[in-house]
Amino acid sequence: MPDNREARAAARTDMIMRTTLALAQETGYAKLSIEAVAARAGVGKHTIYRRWPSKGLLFLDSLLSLNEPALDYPDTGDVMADLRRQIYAAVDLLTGPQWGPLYQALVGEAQHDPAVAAGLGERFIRPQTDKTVARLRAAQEQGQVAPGFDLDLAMSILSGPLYFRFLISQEPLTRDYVDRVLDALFAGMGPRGPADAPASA
Amino acid sequence: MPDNREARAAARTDMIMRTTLALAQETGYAKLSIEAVAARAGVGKHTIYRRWPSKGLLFLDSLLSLNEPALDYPDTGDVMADLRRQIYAAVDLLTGPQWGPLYQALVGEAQHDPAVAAGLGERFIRPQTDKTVARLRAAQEQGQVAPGFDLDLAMSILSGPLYFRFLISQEPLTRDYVDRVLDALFAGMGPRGPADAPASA
Amino acid sequence: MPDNREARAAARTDMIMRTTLALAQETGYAKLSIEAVAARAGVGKHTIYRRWPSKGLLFLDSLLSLNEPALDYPDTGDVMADLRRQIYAAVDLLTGPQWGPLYQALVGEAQHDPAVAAGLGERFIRPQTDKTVARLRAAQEQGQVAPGFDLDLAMSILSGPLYFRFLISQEPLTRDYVDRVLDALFAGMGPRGPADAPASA
Amino acid sequence: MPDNREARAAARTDMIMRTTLALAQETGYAKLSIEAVAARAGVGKHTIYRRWPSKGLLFLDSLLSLNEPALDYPDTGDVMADLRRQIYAAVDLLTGPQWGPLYQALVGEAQHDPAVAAGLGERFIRPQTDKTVARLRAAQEQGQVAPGFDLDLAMSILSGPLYFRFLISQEPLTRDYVDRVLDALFAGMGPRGPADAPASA
DNA sequence: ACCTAAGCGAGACGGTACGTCGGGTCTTCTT
DNA sequence: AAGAAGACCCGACGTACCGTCTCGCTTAGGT
Repeated sequence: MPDNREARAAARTDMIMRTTLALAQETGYAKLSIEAVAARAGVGKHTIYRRWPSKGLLFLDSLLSLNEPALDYPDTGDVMADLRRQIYAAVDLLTGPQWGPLYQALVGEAQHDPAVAAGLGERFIRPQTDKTVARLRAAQEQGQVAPGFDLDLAMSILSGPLYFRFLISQEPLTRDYVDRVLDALFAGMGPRGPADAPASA
Repeated sequence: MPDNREARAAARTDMIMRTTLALAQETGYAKLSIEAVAARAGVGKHTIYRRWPSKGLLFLDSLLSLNEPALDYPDTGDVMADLRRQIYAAVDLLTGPQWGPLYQALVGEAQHDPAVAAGLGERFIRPQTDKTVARLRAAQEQGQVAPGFDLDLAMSILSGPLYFRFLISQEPLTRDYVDRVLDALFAGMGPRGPADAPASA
Repeated sequence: MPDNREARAAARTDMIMRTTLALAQETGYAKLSIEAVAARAGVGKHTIYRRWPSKGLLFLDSLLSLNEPALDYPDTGDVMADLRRQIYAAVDLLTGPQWGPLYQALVGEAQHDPAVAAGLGERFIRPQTDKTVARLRAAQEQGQVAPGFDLDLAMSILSGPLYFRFLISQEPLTRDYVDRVLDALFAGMGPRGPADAPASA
Repeated sequence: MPDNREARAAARTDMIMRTTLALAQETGYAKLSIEAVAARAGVGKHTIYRRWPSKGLLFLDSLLSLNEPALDYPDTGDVMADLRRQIYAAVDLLTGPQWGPLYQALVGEAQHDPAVAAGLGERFIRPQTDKTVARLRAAQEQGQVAPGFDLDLAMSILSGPLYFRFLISQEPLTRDYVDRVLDALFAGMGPRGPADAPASA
């Protein structure tokens, strides 16, 4: 069996990532140290450094290795419903005690470390936005979205407020909030907007 | 002169904060150390620890001590114009090489340290949002915003996409982008939106 | 009352010295700090530094301020008896839990700090040796000590072994040991010595 | 070569001890700091703390690593001569500018730190006294020392006065002084002592 | 069936910074 | 005028991790 060795290496890699997550959950990302991961995982420090160049990237990998949600988009024909369902899922994730704080820490680390920012963008943000944009495009082709509307912009307007709550104002992310963002985005804030403009909270 | 002492203390405090910013600009926040600040400022470490409990809060204070922008809202009667002008100013700030990276680091640190998050919220985010909401309220009373529209939500939808670009997608913040967000927010994305919906980039 | 002030100063001085001894007894001389003395005594650090230039000298003063023993020599006509009684007293002192460890620390400090060594010599060691030599001289004049015997040397030979036990070999100081030193000193170790040479322990 | 590592470790240990002695000689033991030793030796502080738990024990090891004297006892058949020769050597050592002050500091430190006291006793004092007692025992068996004379006591009476001069009265240690102590010890101070009692200085 | 090469645990190592302690000096206000 | 209070610069403490580096052990393929 030629890949016996590789299998062991993969098992070790996995063990390290799981330990990283466990420690991050216990003590918080800020106090996480490679030293501690190595000790807890029963692994030499070198073995970690051989795989990851920095704590940030180790953490990125560890967190993404869960690839929890497989936030895949349904296409039922109703954009609003599909988006809502999709964003609900995302919000549930960020709200949960497992992912939430860790993902917040990851985004925080990305602000300090360009490598983390790049990895996060390519491996998590970009795929998500791509999928969303694709779903929007389908909707646009079906006339559910104004023709010519910049879909990247739409994406930003959908995600931005959520991240704003998550990272900046630290208010709780609720499904109700999602609904209101969606409604507002489709209806617009202007005075000529339809009568079903979202009501004040 | 009784406040000779206090004057000296204030001068030292100031010196420390200025040194902090200088070092942060030179080496980046991540590599900033209290040790280095003390050495450069010609000050004992204790003198820093007496004033700030952590590097994060020292940095927060230092950055806010610039109170650079005094991002004050004009009220010319035209909401769109006023908001646009205001957000241009904010974007110029975040885009500039002085504030930009430091503010990014500060927001990053806030993700790791609740104390920084709280300080940042109370002393910077909250005042800004309050002013924006106030301006929106005036507009609403003048009929420029749909009656009953949740203004906090409006605020989120305005700021969110900017922060999303700034922190997450790391794309450049441009005035054009601001225009498009504003337009979209007022017009809505739905198919019944007015003909002047923003065109794709 | 002109010396009201001086009385207060003296009281403060006393308070400081008593606090010094108390702290030294609680934590040991090594961990004693002027900071702690000032705090406990309710006194400014300056007030201590105004009186003593160093921790060692403060401690020296504090310890000698007890001038516990007033180790005064009796003269009953019997040198051996007088010396024995006198040395018993000294041994009791060094053995006691009050003085013993503190005096040991003081002698230790004298090895590091010449000022302490000088003060200790002039104010404690010298007076003691002078008194002992005086008593020996009287004995010599009465024919109880060999004529021409160097009395300073005799003094050294009496004290030396005690200090050796106290400082170097750290064996317990007992009255029995004193007796044996005295006997040996008077009788000599040589083979022509009298039959009552001290027996092995 | 398997002990490459151990050899390097030993070399480092040696380097640290030599640096310690050099610094102690330059600045005195009191001002010696582990920080300075590490810096001068080009070594991390941890590397020192890994080897020694305290400055005192580092210094003890460093000083004993010289094991300068190899104060070995000759046995020419003449006790007095052998002792004299031996003690001369010890006195020369303590008098010398190399060992003298450092050894004094070591004994001083032993008064503050029981661990140093224990180490000093076991590794330096005890071996010396053992050798002296052994030599005295041989003399006693040959009739040069009064039968039954407590040899440990004899040892104390020989060493005590020297240490007394060295540590307490701080008078110079001379060979003449050694001679007088030896004579006195053998002859005794009593009035029946032989005519050759040591004359006053 | 040996042998070489790689991966690994363990952990020593030179560094940097941490947050704390105390030394000795200074200034201000209080008594 | 002396003192309580305590800020201040400084130097050192002992600790924690960093990222690099041997070292000896295991485990396979390759010969």
